[in-house]
Amino acid sequence: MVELSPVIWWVRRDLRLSDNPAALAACAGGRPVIPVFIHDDGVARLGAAPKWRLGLGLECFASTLARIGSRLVLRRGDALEVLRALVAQSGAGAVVWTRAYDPDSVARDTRVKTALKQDGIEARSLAGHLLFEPWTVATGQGAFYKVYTPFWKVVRTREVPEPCAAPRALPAPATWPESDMLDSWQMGTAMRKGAEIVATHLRVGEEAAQARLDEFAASAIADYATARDFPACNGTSRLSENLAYGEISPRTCWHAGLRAMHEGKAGAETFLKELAWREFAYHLLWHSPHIATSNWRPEWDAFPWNTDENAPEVIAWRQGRTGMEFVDAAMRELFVTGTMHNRGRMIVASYLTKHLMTHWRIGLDWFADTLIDWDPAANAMGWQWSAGSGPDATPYFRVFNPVTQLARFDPGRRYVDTWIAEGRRRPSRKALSYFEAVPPSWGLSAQDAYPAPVVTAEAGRKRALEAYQARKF
DNA sequence: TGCCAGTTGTG
DNA sequence: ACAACTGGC
Repeated sequence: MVELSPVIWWVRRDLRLSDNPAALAACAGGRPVIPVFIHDDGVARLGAAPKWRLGLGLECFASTLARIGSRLVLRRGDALEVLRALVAQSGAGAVVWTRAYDPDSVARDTRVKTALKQDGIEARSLAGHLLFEPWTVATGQGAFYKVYTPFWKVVRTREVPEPCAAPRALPAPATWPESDMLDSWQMGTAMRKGAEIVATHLRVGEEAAQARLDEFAASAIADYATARDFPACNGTSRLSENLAYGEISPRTCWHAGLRAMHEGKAGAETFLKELAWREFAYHLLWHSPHIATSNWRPEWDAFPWNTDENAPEVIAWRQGRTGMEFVDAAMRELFVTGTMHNRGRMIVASYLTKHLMTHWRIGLDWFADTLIDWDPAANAMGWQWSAGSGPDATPYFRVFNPVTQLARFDPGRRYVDTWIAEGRRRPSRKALSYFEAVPPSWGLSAQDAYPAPVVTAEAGRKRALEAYQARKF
């Protein structure tokens, strides 16, 4: 009997077996499959929270693979070098992976594919991270969409393929290649003390993600359209964490949303619209990769942004000590849980880029360091949307007032009371946990007085609008 | 997925 | 006195 040459499944942000075309392709011919995750520069550059969360996802996915008789091989180094070494060692004839769309990954993957093909190895990338490949959605003129609403109109009626089944088993190779120990990668070191606290808020892995989707589609989705705006309500799906690492596929979420819509659940269409926002973010990132690094509208280069990331008011913003309760509550929620309610994301972004006139890149960097659901496309689009420098962005003069937003979206003050300890007779557990999570070097104590506003709602608005009127474009 | 000041209409 | 509307940022 001839030993079939193995297939390498290069696992990246697709830590799932269900609806994973790359996994299916890997085992389609009945050949042995070697799943490998590579710790390369891209992983090394991840922020503290996403790197730590990725480590937990890998640990979970390795045990999922073990349950079906497979393994997750861990290797460190340049992706191409690692894959070439694995090919030589295992005699593999093919490498498959799920496509990524951020510019760094695209450059790496293109280089890898070209080189492997030159080596005579079959190299295939497959769709799986998105509903539609970004180059398949185009306007009548053949251009890419720069405005969300027409994008949504075209996407809502498109056929999304049904999710594909998980492979029952991945045939194991005769001998397994060596693997690093996950612990040796120290994915959590940058998280320091906050990690234990953040961990209580997570749901890691494919099974947890599916359970979360089922639970959401069974109940909360009905009120999603209104409840999602109130940070004190558990009105959101909280699936971003799982979507970010591919623990669930967007197609699985889409079809759950469609089914809920056909069952007459009112909020289901809004949920589909949010999935389309994720899709739109990737559409923009693919067609204009510079959205992640520089103003999408170059005229904003002339705006007098504060670019000092260590300015006192910027430090106050990061530490949740601006003196604006809604902003501080949201920034503390971020630091303690690794996530932030969407309403909070809009408010803290508006406050940073408008009241504090600080460059959105500083906010983008902090989110990239602290969000466990960090996503290159959503983060870039979200910040440029908030700052007013992006395509289809909110105009710069549209300034959120953090005080009136609080009255409107947290009228019972449950959210701010959950996250702010100072001045409360009986601070909540979560509010106190913030002081345990922050580095001692910040020198914060729950006994401190709540800070006075670094910039008030009125003064910040006035200053931002004056700068906007005086702009040179 | 805004805010605010100014105006108009109602009692 | 105040809701409802409007235009400009």
